[in-house]
Amino acid sequence: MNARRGRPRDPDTDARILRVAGEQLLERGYTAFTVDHVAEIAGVAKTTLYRRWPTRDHLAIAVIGRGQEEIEIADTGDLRADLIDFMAQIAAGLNRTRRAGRAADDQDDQDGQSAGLVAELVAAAARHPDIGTLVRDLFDKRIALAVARIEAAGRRGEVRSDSDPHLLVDQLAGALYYRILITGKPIDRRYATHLVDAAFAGVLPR
Amino acid sequence: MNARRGRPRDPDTDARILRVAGEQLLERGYTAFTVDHVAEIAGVAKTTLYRRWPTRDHLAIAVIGRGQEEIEIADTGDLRADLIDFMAQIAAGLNRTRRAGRAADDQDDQDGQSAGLVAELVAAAARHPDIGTLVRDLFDKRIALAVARIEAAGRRGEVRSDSDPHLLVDQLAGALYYRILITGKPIDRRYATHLVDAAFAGVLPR
Amino acid sequence: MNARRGRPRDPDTDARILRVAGEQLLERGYTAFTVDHVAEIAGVAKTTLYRRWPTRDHLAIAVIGRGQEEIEIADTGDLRADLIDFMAQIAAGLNRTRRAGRAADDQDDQDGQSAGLVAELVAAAARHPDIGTLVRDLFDKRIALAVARIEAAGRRGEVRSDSDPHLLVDQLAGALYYRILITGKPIDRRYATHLVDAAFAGVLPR
Amino acid sequence: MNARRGRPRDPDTDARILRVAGEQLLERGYTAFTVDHVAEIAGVAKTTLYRRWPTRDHLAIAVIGRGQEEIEIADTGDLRADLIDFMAQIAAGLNRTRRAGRAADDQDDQDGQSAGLVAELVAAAARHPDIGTLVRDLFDKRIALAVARIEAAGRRGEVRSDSDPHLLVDQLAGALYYRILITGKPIDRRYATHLVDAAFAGVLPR
DNA sequence: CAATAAGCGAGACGGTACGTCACGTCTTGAT
DNA sequence: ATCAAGACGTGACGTACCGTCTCGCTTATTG
Repeated sequence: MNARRGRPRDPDTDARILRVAGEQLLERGYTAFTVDHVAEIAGVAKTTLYRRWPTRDHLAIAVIGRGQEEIEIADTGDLRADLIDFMAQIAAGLNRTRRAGRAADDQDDQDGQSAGLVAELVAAAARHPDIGTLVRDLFDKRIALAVARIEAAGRRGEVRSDSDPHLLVDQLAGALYYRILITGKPIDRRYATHLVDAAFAGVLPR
Repeated sequence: MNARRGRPRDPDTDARILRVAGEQLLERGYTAFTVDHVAEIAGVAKTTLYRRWPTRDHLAIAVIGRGQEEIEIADTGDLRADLIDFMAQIAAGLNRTRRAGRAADDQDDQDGQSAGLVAELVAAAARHPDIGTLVRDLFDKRIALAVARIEAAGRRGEVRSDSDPHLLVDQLAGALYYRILITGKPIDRRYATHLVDAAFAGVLPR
Repeated sequence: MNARRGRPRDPDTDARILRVAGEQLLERGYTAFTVDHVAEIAGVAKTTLYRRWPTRDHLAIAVIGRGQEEIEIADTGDLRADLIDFMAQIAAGLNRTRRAGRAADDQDDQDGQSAGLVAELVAAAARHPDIGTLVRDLFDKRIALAVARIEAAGRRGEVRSDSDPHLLVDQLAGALYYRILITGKPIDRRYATHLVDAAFAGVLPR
Repeated sequence: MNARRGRPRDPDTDARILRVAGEQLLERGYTAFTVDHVAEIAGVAKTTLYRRWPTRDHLAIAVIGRGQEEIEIADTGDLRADLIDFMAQIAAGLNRTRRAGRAADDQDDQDGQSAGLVAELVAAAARHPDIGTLVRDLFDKRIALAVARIEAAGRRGEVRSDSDPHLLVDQLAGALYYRILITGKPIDRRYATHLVDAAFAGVLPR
């Protein structure tokens, strides 16, 4: 009696929608990212789309969520290097969204441009409680990874025992988001390095 | 020759609109923040409003921009204390917007809620280049304040000479914004204190 | 293959909109004839309305066009009588619109009042080429009717063979429109009779 | 005590406004004929304009009224010729307005184009009672001219004694207005000639 | 000659409607 | 039950033009 009845969903459809949505989102930005438009390009009815995601925001999050899961943190034994690498990965992800919705000409000049797409997604998270939880879970996982790595280093005596790993992550990741969202300053591996070094001065054992 | 010509703008009108807009923005949130509605409550024609701010986004930014200018940083000679105070001020401002558009019941439960309003404003800044510049200028000023304070402390030997004040501010302010925008964790004076202390471990002279 | 797809338009909706629009047009006149208002009274979204008629003008024309199609010309064998009847029908239609948008008090005093509604519709036709063609087609059909009737009479020897039916219609219908649009003088069956008789007789002494 | 006080109106201003208004009206048509626009081009404040004409419609009528007064009817002893000339004058005036607001390309193809400007003015007359009277007076004068000419001819036995001069004018002028307003067919001297001849002859077999 | 009154340019203002856009829901027929 | 197509309700957006108003300044007439 638990058998699925009726026509089954086309498994390709999900993928096609997500692909098109991703393109639109990154190429045109959030404002031009329209349900009607996505549906049309994907060759899909709006109903089909809404059957899967209850809201434009949900679709957008689904798209972005996909591309963000693959971040990892290594344990090479060198915490500093591993953190820099971690930061660089995040920065790369953010920089990818930075281009969203901007004409090809502006692309080079990243300075002084905040990443609207990230902000829109955060706003979306605030609009829908379920998206909020979802996004936060995603970030919690990512943070937990880094925290675990730092704690491991702590046990090995690489960092001071009284330092708070969570605080450290806030400082590091925070600086990246602050730059990309608020000040619009560029973030790259060089910046990540400076950042980690500066923070390390505080966490290294004396 | 520089004579003002034509009927001057009613200065009350500006104030009234901004006041009403501010109320709406904080009480109802960004989605319910409607130009028509603001105009009606303010007893003003929509055109009058659009004559001053070309867009809903512009108006919103103008409203928020006003309330953010008054942040200052003292120089009591105790950099740590001054920075904590500075951070606490920013946190207070952010917390105020955190409540925006939420029912009275939810107000207590701040944990796990990102500040949608801030995100919307950042998004707005990204949508309109002119707003972007405006907002960034505002933040540059604020950052310059803190940086100047830190540099002064540096000249007095309070902090290590090789530390980068900008980086420090990124770390501190970044953490606040990261929490309020991304992780939704609470920010208060206690957190600000921890933050400054943790960062200080890195900047204090050995 | 020629299958109708998508949700079909609600046929009631068209009718309801046209009915309401007609009422508004005749009761309030063209200036007070508002798309928003019509939509509201008809219990229909403005978009629904604009999906059918791209413009207020188009809607107005559609309304009026409807009520004008039913004019006919009989062939009783008596051309004079048939033409008078035809003219009277047109006059009646015009007189109906003459009342449009006027307070109940003024209704009696038709003398010295031109029919603003007709003028507005003609103006609308001039504003939009497509409406122009539409209206002209409508009139061409009506004129063709009368011309055919006259030609039939000509073949029977009722009228001179060298007379131009089109010219005759211009003279007859023209006089009606001239009165209602320009001079504001009343038009009724009596006037129609005089008109036809005068046209029939000519002015030259025999 | 009846002396005018205060600064006298600049007599040039009236002329300049009317000139500019005329240009706009004929070149751009009624829709593009905007008070703000006229004022700006004429280098005049809107108040100055509204001090002279209470309404856009009034200004438009003032402009057109000017160019229409000069029509006359001669008495060469040949009624037919005089009437044709009269009609041709009216037709010329109407044809001038026909071009109003149309791109240069369309100008040649007059067939199938109704004169929106005339319709707009008639509509304006219907909107404002005072304009209505004004316009009707203007037309009454013109009609009286023709009627008087016809009656003179009647006294000389040129036309039948039982013919109604007013009816004749309705027929003649009416046909012109009918063509230009409703059917959009061209009107020229040739048509005027046919018209007069037909009206003279009547349609009945002799 | 000063007071008074009106003209004038500039532009703010209230008002009202316009036409557009996107969202998310619903209805139909076909698969 | 899914899907494509597309109508529909809703609600806000930003724009346009109207006619009125309020400034500060200029130009006449009058006491």
